[in-house]
Amino acid sequence: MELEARPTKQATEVRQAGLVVAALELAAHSNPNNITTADLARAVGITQGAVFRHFASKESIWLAVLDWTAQTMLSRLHEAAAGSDASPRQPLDALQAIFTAHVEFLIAHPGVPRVIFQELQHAADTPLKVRVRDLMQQYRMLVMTQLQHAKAQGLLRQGTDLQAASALFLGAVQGLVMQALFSGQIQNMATQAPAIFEIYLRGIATHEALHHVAAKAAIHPESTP
Amino acid sequence: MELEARPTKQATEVRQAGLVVAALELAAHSNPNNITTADLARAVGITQGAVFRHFASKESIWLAVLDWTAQTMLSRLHEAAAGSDASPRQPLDALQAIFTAHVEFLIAHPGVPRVIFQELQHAADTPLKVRVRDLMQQYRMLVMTQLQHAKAQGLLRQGTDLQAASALFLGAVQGLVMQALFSGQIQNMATQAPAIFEIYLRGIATHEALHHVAAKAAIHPESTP
DNA sequence: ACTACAAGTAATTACTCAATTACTTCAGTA
DNA sequence: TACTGAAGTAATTGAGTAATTACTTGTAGT
Repeated sequence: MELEARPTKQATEVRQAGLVVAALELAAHSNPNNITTADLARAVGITQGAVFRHFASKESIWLAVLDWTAQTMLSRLHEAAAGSDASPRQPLDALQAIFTAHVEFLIAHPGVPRVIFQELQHAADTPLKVRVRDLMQQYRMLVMTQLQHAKAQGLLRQGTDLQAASALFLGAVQGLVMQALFSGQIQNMATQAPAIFEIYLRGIATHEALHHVAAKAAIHPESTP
Repeated sequence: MELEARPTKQATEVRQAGLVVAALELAAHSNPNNITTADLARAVGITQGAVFRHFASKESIWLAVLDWTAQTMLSRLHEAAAGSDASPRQPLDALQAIFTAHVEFLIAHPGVPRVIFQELQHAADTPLKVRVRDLMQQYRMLVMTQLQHAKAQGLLRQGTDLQAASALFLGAVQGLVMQALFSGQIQNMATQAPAIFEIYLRGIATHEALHHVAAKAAIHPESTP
């Protein structure tokens, strides 16, 4: 009869996962650069030295965080882009779904942009920065694919620069994140997102295509269990 | 006949200015967080301890950097928005001029976005973060003013959300900066900027107004003396 | 030329933090 | 039940770094 009084010892896999979660949670309300191994240890209930039973170095913890982020975020965005099997999305709707899913993900995991900004700061190609670049590269490709489909279907204005369009898509999210970082109110992103995406869409779509976009980009926050 | 063999001693004002410049230059190709007082000292040719003859603390150096940035950047953007006395700019042209001037400023001072990102990371309202927020607030107001003029003159589509429009304006620049941080090629911003601004403009302006926008947003890098 | 003082130096202080070490404890298995 | 190895602890190490101190040097002004 072991009434769950948080067992003192845990398997490495469990601790690794716990430390990754702790890192993201701490990053949600403090500068990732200032998060120490002692902070992480305290968050999961072990001593500082014990952290190194589960990760070879502090850097490898952040690598694990970025791997988790890339995997989780990209899979959600791909899902969003695809829609259901019954009703696959048209390209412009897919872009809207990606945008919405991205914002929802960031609201659910506010530490993510901080960690990513942190790594982008480095000039040298650290392993961490390489991961971030890979993540962004895949994100860009996802957006670019939808833009190409949209172009092929004549949904975009003649002469729309797809490179610029994908850069501005990313910038639209960035603009929201910046606002959130100022105000400290991450939820604000949800209310502003639809209007921003609407302007973006008007910037690339034909007059015609705009009428066929299914819905406004409403944000539905994930229920946090 | 003192052939200018860099004098050993300098007035505080000179050293302060030198340290500010050095900080921005070092920030251009390394994480501001990792810049030490010893680095700054070496850059201006004094010892680490001497730095504290001119600044009370390390933080006050970054405060001076942000003050310089706010002053320099905002004055250039206001100039850009106003145009010449002979030919004051129409609102949409002013927005384009602000956008272009901003990109040119960032190309000339690549350390600036790194420093700003650094401060935004902090959750607490440090004096440094307050400065950054003030800077962004003034920037936003400048853009918002132009948007309001544009709206008053009927240059914007009915129902355009001005809050969203200013957020996306900022995001458009952010998108460019992000790209630059990945690639390490700051100059790339110059080539991509016009296409991105064009999409933005299509997103907010009436069909009519688009025809009257004076010119494409070409970037002219400052000559570095 | 003398002096006062601002600017500079070299060394030290006080502190933080990642990583290591030597030792201990617990859980599963034979 | 004894054994083994993984997980945990507490203390220590060593590197890094902002700030201070005691002392020296250059320069502007009488």
